[in-house]
Amino acid sequence: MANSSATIRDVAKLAELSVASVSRVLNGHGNVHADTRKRVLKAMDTLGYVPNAAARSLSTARSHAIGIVLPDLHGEFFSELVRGMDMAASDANYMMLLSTMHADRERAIQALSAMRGRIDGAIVMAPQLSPEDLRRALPAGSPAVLVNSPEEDGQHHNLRIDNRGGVTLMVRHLLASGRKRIVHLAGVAENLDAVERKQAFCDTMKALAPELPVRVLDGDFTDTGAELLVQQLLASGEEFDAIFAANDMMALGALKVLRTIGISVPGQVAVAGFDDIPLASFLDLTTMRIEISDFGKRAVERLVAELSNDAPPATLERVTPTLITRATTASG
Amino acid sequence: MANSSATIRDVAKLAELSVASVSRVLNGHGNVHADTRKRVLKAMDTLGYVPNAAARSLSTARSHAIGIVLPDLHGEFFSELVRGMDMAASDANYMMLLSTMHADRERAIQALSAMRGRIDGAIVMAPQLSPEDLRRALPAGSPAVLVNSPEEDGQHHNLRIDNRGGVTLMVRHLLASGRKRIVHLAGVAENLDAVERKQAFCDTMKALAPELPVRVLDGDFTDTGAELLVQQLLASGEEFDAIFAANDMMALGALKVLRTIGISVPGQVAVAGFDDIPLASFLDLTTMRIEISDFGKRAVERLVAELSNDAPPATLERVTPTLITRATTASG
DNA sequence: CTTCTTTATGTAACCGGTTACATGACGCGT
DNA sequence: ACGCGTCATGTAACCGGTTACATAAAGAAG
Repeated sequence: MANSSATIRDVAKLAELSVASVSRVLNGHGNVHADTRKRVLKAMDTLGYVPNAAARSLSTARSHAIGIVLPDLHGEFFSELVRGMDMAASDANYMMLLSTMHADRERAIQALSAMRGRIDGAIVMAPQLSPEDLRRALPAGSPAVLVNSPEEDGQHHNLRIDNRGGVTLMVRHLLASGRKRIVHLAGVAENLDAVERKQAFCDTMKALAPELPVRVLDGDFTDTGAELLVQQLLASGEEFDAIFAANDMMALGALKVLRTIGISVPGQVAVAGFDDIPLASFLDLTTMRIEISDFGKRAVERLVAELSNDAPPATLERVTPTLITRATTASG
Repeated sequence: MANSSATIRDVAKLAELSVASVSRVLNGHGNVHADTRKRVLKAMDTLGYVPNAAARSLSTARSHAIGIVLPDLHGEFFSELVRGMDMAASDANYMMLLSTMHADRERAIQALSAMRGRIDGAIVMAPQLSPEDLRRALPAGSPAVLVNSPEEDGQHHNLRIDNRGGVTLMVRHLLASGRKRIVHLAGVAENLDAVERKQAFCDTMKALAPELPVRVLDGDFTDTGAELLVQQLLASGEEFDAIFAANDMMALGALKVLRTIGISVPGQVAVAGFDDIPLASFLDLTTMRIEISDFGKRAVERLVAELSNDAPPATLERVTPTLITRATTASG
């Protein structure tokens, strides 16, 4: 029966060899006689030996694990992101250490510290951290890929969404389909993407339709938050014929309220989101598609490349989303 | 500047103390003079010292991490599950090592092995593994909580969904609202929950309405798969007035087809699912609600209790879902 | 039959923590 | 003054791997 904790010395003893030989077999090093290899393998098998990862990473200073720090896990955006990361990680034979930083900037730093010694590199998504905090959280030399995070001084590769490009496409689409009074539901103010999208919305409106009003409501990226905002908007009696939310969840919240109240979508009001979470296609929501799982996959692949020392120079890499037009913005 | 890799001996040297004292301060042990503590803390700070987790877990045989092995990461079910786990883990100060086993039973075992030495215990969701495989994957003594997995011989705690209870509630609801010809869309045949639900459906129908036909179509838990099934069903011309899918994704697929074709829901056909993923409420789908994130949370809490040695006896724990009636099954 | 390689194996130090035990200083009771 | 308990600190072994280096055996070359 498999002993629950056989060590390499146990294997060596049983095979009547030294630990070095066992280790060599274990790691497929050269210069091991075929007989020796066989004896080692048999011993490992009868003992049910599994090498201890902690010991191994202590002596090699490599853990074959990467840390993932995310702001939250709510919703399909993160589920897709993690799925993509998992695919890439498992292809490259890395484990994933997952952690969230519950909106608390101190805990983000703490989470990263707790990973010291267990990971070879990290993927950090910290849209609400300042570059300052970020530098503090990431030991200068440690390999890391930043996802949707503030730019530091080029220490780490940065993977971002081309928010400006995406917003421009969407605004153009809404205007083209005849909408005049577009309300933007912005995301949480601390979030980098939210800020960029909001700014891009204002700029694009000014540029493409200077005569129209630029209307922005500050939301929080949640459907329930958006529901409240739209209810207030309706109560205020203000006119509008389109809602462009900074993410799909808010768009769906808006959609829910409009439909409940009995306002026709897209008849009276068009609704558009951002992200293209799987839910969006079910509800026929027009949105900007980011291939989220690819995004996660890309981040891991980049990190692994860095760990294998064939890393391209650390740059800012932007992924441009594509416009997916669906029923919620069909021409009124 | 923070040295990227100061060790405990560096700290000891700088503070002019022994490593033992530093370690004592680090772990908050008693019998440390206030001055000593202060000196140690100052040294740690100036060096930017962070203890190496691998070294620590090697000597304490504790890693303060738990392994999570899931069959897949697709969709909101898993995102919610992981979110719940993360909450509990972070509350208990544990890290999460996440891994999937890509439908390959060998890789499940392999994944678990790779975690040896890096985790204190595991949470395994393996609906498609045999008890045999499971025993092989989990070293006899290692603490683990099984989620929706086949029962072994009581070695590990098992957290399951009360599928029979849930199905019974739903069938009763459908019959009570006047449905006569209910079609069950079953999940993948290898999946334990799918099997239980299917079996429970047949049994319940026989028990509650022996005069009615028992109709089952074998699906695969995906929306697209369900779409095909429903299209075939419609093409066959067979009569039916209700679809009860083994999970929400399939129910949504069915819903999509019915609506596209122009069949009124719930007028002509009622549709019900299972799981209550967030999407379900958006589409007003009647379903059985499992508090998924609580489910994940519960699993971690149970494992942590086990690791803290105040574990109740390993039993089979069933969580009963509740019936959420929505528009898709309103009385025709 | 030496001597020089080549190949296979063993020895022991090391990675960076923890901790049992030893040591030394100090205060207290008698 | 002496012995003893208490408290703070230091020493060194240990956790389970890896690996540089030493060593031994076997084969090649002269």
